[in-house]
Amino acid sequence: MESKCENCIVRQFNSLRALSKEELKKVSDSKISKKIKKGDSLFVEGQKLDGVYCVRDGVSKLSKLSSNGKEQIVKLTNKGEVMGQRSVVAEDFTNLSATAINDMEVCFIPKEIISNTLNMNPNFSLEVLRHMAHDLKEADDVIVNMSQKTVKQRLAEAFVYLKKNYGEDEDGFLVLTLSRDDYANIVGAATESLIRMISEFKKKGLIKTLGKKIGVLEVQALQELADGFK
Amino acid sequence: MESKCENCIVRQFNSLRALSKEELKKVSDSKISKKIKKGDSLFVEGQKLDGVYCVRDGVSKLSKLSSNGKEQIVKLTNKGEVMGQRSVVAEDFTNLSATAINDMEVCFIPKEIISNTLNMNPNFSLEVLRHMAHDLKEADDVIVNMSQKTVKQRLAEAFVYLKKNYGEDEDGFLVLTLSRDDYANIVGAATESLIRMISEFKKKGLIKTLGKKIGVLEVQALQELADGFK
DNA sequence: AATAAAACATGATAATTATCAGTTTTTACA
DNA sequence: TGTAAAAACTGATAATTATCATGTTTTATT
Repeated sequence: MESKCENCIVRQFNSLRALSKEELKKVSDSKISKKIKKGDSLFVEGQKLDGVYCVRDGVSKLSKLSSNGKEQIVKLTNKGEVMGQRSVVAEDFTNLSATAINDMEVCFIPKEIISNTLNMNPNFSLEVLRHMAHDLKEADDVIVNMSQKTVKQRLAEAFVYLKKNYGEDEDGFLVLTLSRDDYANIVGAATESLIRMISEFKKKGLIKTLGKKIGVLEVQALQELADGFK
Repeated sequence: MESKCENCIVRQFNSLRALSKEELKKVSDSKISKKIKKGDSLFVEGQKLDGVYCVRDGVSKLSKLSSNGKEQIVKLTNKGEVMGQRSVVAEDFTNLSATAINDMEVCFIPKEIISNTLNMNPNFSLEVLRHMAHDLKEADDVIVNMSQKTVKQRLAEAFVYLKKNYGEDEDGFLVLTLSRDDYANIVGAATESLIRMISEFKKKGLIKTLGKKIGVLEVQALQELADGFK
C-alpha cells in the first residue's frame, strides 16, 4: 500500500524535488501515509509539529482562531503542497490549524529528516525558501485585500480564485465545495452577511447555486467587481 | 566613511550573522552605504531589486497600493533588518514599496553576493529561512487582525506594539512619530476615522498627544481593548 | 515674518457590515 | 425512514466605518 516517494508525481510541485536520490530514499523509508477524513484536522494551532505533511490528494484550510472565537482562513492548500514547513523551520509552535475540506491523502515526514536535509543540501533550503517567499507574498496580498476591499469584492475574488485553481465540473459548478461558513471565514465576514451576498450575486446572474454547490457564470464581471470597477 | 561589516553590530540581529569571515569580507567590499532621507523611498512596488538593504539606522514602512489607490502598510522595519530578501530569493519583482519614516542609514548589498552565499552556505540559507518564517507568521497574524478586529482594536494594538518595539522618550511619548495618515494605513482605515479614534482614546485617558507626538498612558487597558475585553 | 501647502480635526450623513431572532432546508444517523 | 441536528437563509435593526464638506493648526519655504 505504501508507495515510494521516488514514484510520486506530487513531489515535482514542491520543495522535495530538490532532494538527491539517497535523500529521497530516506524520506520514503521514514514517511507515514495517512488518510484524513473530511472535517478532521491534521494539526491544531499552538501544537508542536513533529514533521511536515506532503499532500497527495485533497484540499485543506489553514486557519486561525481570533480572540473572539471566530475562525479566519488564511490559505487553502493545493495538492502537492507541503504543510507545516514554517513551523518546523522556525522550530516553533504552529500558528495555524489545518483541517481537511474533503478527504485527504497525506504523507507525514518526520522533522529530523527535514532539518538534516536542510543542513546538508543547500538546494533544498533554497527550494523551501522560494516556497516560503511565495507564501509571504501571497499573505501580503491578502492583508491588502482584507483592509481595502469590501466583502463583496473579496467574495468576487474568492470565486474567481476557486474557479482558476480548483476548476469546475461538467455542469459548471466549482469542484471545491465549501460551506457558507467556510466562505465567510475566507472572506472575513459574518456568515449571514456572506449568504446575503451570495444571493445578490445569484440574482445578478454572476453565479448559480445548487444546494451547497456554486457555479461561476461571469468570471470577467466578477474580476472587475473584485478590482473595483463596478 | 565606509565602515566594515565585520565591525557592524547590526549584523548580529539578522541573517548575515551566519556568514563566514571571508564571506563577510566580500559583502563588506561590495556593499554601498546610503543615507535615505525621511519620506524618500528605498524601492518601489513592482521594481526589480538588484540587491538587499541592511538597515543600520532608522525606520521604514513596507507598503502596497491597492487598486483603489489607498496605501496599506504591511510592516514596519526595525534597525538590523534586511529588506528586499523575499524579492531577491524569489527572483521576483518586489511586491512592496519601502519608504523611510525617519532618516535612515542603510547598506546596499548586491544580489549576486547574496545568491552566491545562499548557494554555498547552508547556514545562511537557514538563517534567511528562519527570518522569512517569522515574517510569514507575523503576516498571518495581521490577516486575522485585519479581518476580525475593529479599527479601534487594531489601533489599540498598534499603540502597544509601537511602545514595546520602539520605546518612548523621557516625556513618555512614542519615539517613533507617525503621521495620522500612516496610522490610518497601518490600521487599514480612513484617515478621518482614525483621527476620531485618536480623539476618543485621548478623551478616555488612554493616550496623550502633543502635536504629532503620541504618548501611551494605559498599556494594560489598551491591550485589553485590543484583545476584545472592553 | 508672511504665506501657501500640508496635516490635523470635526460634523453630518451615507454606506457597509454585524447582530439577533427566527424560519426553512438539508444532512446525518439511529 | 423518521427525526434531530446542522446548515442555509431572511428580516429587522444596530453598530461600525467611509465619505464629503469644511474649518483649524502646523509646517515648510521664501
